[in-house]
Amino acid sequence: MNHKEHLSDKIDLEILSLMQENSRISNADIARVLKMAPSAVFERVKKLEQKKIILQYTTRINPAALNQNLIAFVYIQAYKGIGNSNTGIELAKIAGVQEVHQIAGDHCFLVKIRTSDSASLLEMMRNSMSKIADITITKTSIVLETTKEQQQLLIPKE
Amino acid sequence: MNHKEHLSDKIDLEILSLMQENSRISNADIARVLKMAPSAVFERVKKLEQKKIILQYTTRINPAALNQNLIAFVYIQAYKGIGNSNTGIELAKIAGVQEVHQIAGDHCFLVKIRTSDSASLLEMMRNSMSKIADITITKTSIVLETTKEQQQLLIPKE
DNA sequence: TAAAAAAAAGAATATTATTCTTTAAATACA
DNA sequence: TGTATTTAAAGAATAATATTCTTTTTTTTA
Repeated sequence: MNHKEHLSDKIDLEILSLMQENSRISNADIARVLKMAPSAVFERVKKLEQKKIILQYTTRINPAALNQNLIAFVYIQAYKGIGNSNTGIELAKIAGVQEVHQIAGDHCFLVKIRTSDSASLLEMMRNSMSKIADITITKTSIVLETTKEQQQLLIPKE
Repeated sequence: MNHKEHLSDKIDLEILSLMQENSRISNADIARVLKMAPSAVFERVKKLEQKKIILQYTTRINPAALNQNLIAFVYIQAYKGIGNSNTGIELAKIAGVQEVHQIAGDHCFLVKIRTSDSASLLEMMRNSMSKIADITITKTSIVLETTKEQQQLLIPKE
């Protein structure tokens, strides 16, 4: 039997929903919303952590405050076999690379990069990415404006 | 003078770094790491919130636990003028759309979608996206494997 | 250099987290 | 169907933290 990720019940989903919106909400406040004892909430949260349903509590920081206003998406073609996950791992190591996805179809990775400006992007492509063997950058899309950017999941009502 | 986003000093950066890794860290623990009083940490955190440098405290949830294993990137061409931001706003409203970026070059949006499976993706494209006037889906990339996916920013040491 | 402002420290209290014990509910199963 | 077993919740007690306020120190500025 799988001890890891069990489908959560309604109360767990409500807890996840509250915590996804505000991870610093107190157990006491969750308990008030759900009308149960704080100790019960505490135990459920611990279990969600143990089961790796909760992966991390994190803080969203304004990128402008840290001078990281440029987003780019880069398509990268890899000439190694499909089974080879090493290219993705190497790409993931590069500072500023936020996402690395292997894409269906054309042996491609899609990489999301966040950095300060186009000069810095160019430097990353020249210094870090070009060091990885057997890849070619096939297309680079620079973001002009971001309308929405979130990782939050849709949590079903029950 | 800009009251909103001031470049943070070294202590603020350390606080941001700790909180980005774990937003539930206590002020007391931050204070211990930085060797200062908890009340001072408390005040700095409040200021970072007020200045909108801290945008949100959130919880990363395992997508598998909520049956949301499929990621897709969709390129969408918009036939309206560049000044028109409405298309992006409409795309952002769709449930499951996590990111909407306007891309330099070809009047395009790049949209990141997270959903349960390809059937659900198809349904989104048919039911929600096709309702938006003046757009064409030019390319859809389905993700086979994600090596890295994070929004965390690189925080400079000082 | 003195005055003013900002940041930190320290102390006191309100609120929470956390642990442990008891009770209730759900489940298994003979 | 009833009983044993497990699981979840409640309740109570204490340890730890958040939060406020006052005082002190540091920094800024004029």
